[in-house]
Amino acid sequence: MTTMGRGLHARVLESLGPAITAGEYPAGSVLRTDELAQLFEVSRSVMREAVRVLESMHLVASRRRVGVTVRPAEEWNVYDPQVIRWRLAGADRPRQLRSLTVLRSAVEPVAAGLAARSASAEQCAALTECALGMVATSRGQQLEAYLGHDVEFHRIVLNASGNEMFAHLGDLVAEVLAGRTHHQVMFEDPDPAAVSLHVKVAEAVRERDAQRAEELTREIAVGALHELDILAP
Amino acid sequence: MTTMGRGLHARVLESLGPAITAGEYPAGSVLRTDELAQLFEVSRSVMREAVRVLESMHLVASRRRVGVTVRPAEEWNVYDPQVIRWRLAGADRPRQLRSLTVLRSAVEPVAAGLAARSASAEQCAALTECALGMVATSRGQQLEAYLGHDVEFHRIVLNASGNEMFAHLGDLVAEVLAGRTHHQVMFEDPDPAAVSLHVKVAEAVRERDAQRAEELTREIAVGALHELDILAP
DNA sequence: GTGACATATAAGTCAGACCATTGAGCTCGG
DNA sequence: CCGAGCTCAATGGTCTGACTTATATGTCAC
Repeated sequence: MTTMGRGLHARVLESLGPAITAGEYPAGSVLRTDELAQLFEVSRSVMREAVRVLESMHLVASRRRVGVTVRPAEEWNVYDPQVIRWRLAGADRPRQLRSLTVLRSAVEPVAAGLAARSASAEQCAALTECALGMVATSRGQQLEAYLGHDVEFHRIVLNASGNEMFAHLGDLVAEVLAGRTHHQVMFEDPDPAAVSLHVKVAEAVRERDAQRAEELTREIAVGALHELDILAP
Repeated sequence: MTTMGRGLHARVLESLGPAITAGEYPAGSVLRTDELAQLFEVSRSVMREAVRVLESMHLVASRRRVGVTVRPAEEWNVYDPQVIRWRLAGADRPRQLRSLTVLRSAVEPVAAGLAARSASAEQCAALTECALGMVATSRGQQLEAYLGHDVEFHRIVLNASGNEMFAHLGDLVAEVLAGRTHHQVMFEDPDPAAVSLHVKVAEAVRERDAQRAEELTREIAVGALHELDILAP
């Protein structure tokens, strides 16, 4: 895990980042570098480095004679993996999961279509293997194993799309799926229909049927939206 | 334009960032903080802050006894606005524009569908106004004015979707559209069909026809993909 | 009230010292 | 000859204190 023993500034960030994204310091709040340094018991240099990172995430803005002001949430770099992790760990986790799921529902079908065109033989094989793994673990309280295959499945699709921007959403999807398994109501085994859809997507990609891969993935996405009570587009 | 007189560390970043994203320092290259500080004629503290920011973008990794090593491009935070700007300014701008356009083609139709459900009256009005502005400036070498309306149109759609992740892609879309107008072959007036589609999208959103708004926007996206010779999904 | 000026404040910058980690090379016993 | 373990040097990490710069705010003359 990210124990973050690596560097004082990282430890400060692991405290300050979540505090800000959680709204503990409301937008417009003014922090002073010196006070923060004392609060976290680190030198000014270390605190400055931490503030610089927060600034690069657009979480705060540093101005002379004023201090370090917290920026409104609309300006945050919400695609920064670290920011996403902090927000998922915070209070508005449900809200965040909804946003990310909607994003998934838009991106993954298109990614699957592209994957059907440009996936390598290895990727096709890996995809099929994952789908089979999902089938094998879809019954009998093997939620963790199932989750592993599920995450890997979607990661392969995104990578196989050949689009860099899509590929980078792999971690994001992993977080969403993990969140659903761990925090959502998922005491029972996964929906058999969803499992079946994954198998069919793997088939479609293997057979280079872009149209079908896209539509099947869209069905998976619709299912995910419904799980969160989001109206399907 | 971006004079970036705000802080020495920012000026260093404006040199180092583009250099790294342009591949001037290949993946695995080892830089040393002290050398960089001398090279840029700044103190070690300033250089450290710059390196911290690059590290938070996953452009480099800093390790003791080794130095600051450049990470492979696959690990960069490609959604960071600053990284996107640096890459768009660099040599692989065409490649970057393709990636971003594919992302647009996935996201914007879904965003339009959501906008049709949840756009406010003001947003509907602004959207219609933008569409009319596009019509008015679609003939007679008014490319810049047309671009302005186009950018605003798509920004409103993304904002009106009510999804935070979509809304944050506004700047990205603006960059893509600007890139198309300025760097692409676009000597002639915009495609009348595209203009018409925008007007229809505004109509569909105003009439709360999510299905139609999504499909029309998908047509716009297909057009954008064709302009870059990308196979439509 | 309005503009010019003074002042206080907090970030920005720098230089130098010392600490901590760790990769690489060396020693030595097997 | 080889590997385990040690030494050592190189590099980032941290701290301190002094100085600089920008600027919000208050003050005063008009």
